[in-house]
Amino acid sequence: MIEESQVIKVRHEKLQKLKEMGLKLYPNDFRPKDKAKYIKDIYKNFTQEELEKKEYEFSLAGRLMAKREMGKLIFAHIQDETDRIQILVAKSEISAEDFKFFKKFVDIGDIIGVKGRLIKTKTGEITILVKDLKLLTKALRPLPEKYHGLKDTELRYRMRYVDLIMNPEVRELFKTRTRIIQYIRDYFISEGFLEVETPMMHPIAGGAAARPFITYHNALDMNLYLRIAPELYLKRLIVGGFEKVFELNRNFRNEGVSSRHNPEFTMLEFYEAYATYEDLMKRTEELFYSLALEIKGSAKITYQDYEIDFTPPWQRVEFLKAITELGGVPEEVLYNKEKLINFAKEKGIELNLKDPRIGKWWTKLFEELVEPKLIQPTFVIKFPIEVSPLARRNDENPDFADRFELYIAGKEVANAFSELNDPKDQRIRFEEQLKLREVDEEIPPEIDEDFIRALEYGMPPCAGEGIGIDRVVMIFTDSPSIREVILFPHLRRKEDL
RNA sequence: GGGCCGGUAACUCAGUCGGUAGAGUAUCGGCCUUUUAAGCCGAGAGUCGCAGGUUCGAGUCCUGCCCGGCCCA
Repeated sequence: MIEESQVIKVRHEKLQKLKEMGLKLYPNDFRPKDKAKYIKDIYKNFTQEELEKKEYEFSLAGRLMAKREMGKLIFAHIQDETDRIQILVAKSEISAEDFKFFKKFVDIGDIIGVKGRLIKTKTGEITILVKDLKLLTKALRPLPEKYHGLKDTELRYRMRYVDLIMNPEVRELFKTRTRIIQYIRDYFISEGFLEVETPMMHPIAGGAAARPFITYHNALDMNLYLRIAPELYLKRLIVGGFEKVFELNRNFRNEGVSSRHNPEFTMLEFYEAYATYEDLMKRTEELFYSLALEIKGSAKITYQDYEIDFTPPWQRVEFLKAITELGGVPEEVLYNKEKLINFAKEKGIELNLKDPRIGKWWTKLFEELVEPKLIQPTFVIKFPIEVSPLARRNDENPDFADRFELYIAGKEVANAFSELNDPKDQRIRFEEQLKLREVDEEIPPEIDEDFIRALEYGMPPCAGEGIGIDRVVMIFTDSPSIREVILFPHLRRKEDL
């Protein structure tokens, strides 16, 4: 559909005119040899005289971002992946036809290729003096305003391509995201972990407490669930004899969207045989510390209003102590259900009273009262066993799990535990859980019998951890919202954009 | 789910007490050989998120809905 907008109509008319003139409209035979950033880096200190001696013909392709006509001179800026560089189209330097073509038919937003030598302008800007130019792709829609760019958050997310064209800091952020992910991947590979891919579609959505997305497989005539966690498959691999594995990919949870949640998010899970959650704390400290040095050049980074220091060792606090000492919940309240209910009510915290697990109530209080206070990297340890169905019991106190969660800047970033490898205990835990399905719809509706069978073949003692990659990227790019670190965050559909 | 804020030209935004819908950018025509948010002269461009209501008259007031943002749960 051709849009009503006058500006867009003009572009379509130009394209039609070019077609009638016999121009090949979308050529793909221009091979740029140079990049804007490298040209500027290398030649910025050259004088005009030095540049004149250089006979090399530069060639560069990119998007026209600005155009300033000055009679027989037209200054413009081209943006490629690396940077923007000024070009000068001068009537004295190219054919009259090409000059007129550039003036009349090449618009801001078009992709062009140029060839020419370098000059330095009066103001000292490195500039390509164009000898040869070619329209590579005509843009049929105008770019946003050149000074303010694209600011509307909704439009930025819905049309990320325009956001990326207009806002270099957004391009930089997503490059940083990729560097973070590559660094983490390299770290695990160099530590001897095997990167694996396990199913995204599960017959039973297990490994976490969350509502899954449901999909349907026609040929098998069965429902499948988009995975909420790869955990149970990765442990099968530990059973199978791989001793160090990791998977770095998407999970899907059917929950609302917010500045902290996107229904699909990137998760790292890794499992290590013959290791404990204590070992994983050390590994996590090492990973984040070196990541901070790699990405930010310092162990200390700024996130919003906080300075966060990744220098190990990090503080450790027991789950219940955190609730009493940091959350301000009196100890006598903690173990008395009636007092607990009243306390929560006073604080305006809603407990699921149908759920008999006091550990669930504690978790709620923890989320409300403690989480926001955990700014510096903090390991919360000793979680109640009833909210840790896949974790190993502590040898001294079997009501608690050998588990930690990592909090940074008030956000849960990682969750790890020594893995439960006793198949009988695992079955009991699943069965206990299943009884509570009526009061907690996030509990998987079915026991994963194949997983238990796998454990019955014997899983070596091991520990595993999940790290929320989007949250890590938020922290390292100082982003207040998860949508800023996801290229195409989910929004409600809108037809009339 | 609740509260607050926003949605006006392709983009960024004004729009007073309810009285003919504005600016800059972009576009179109013209001038200009060192501009860089270029400048100057001129022109065109609107489902004021959607649907109702109040009113002689609604971008503006009221109600409902849609989309987004922030905060809370």
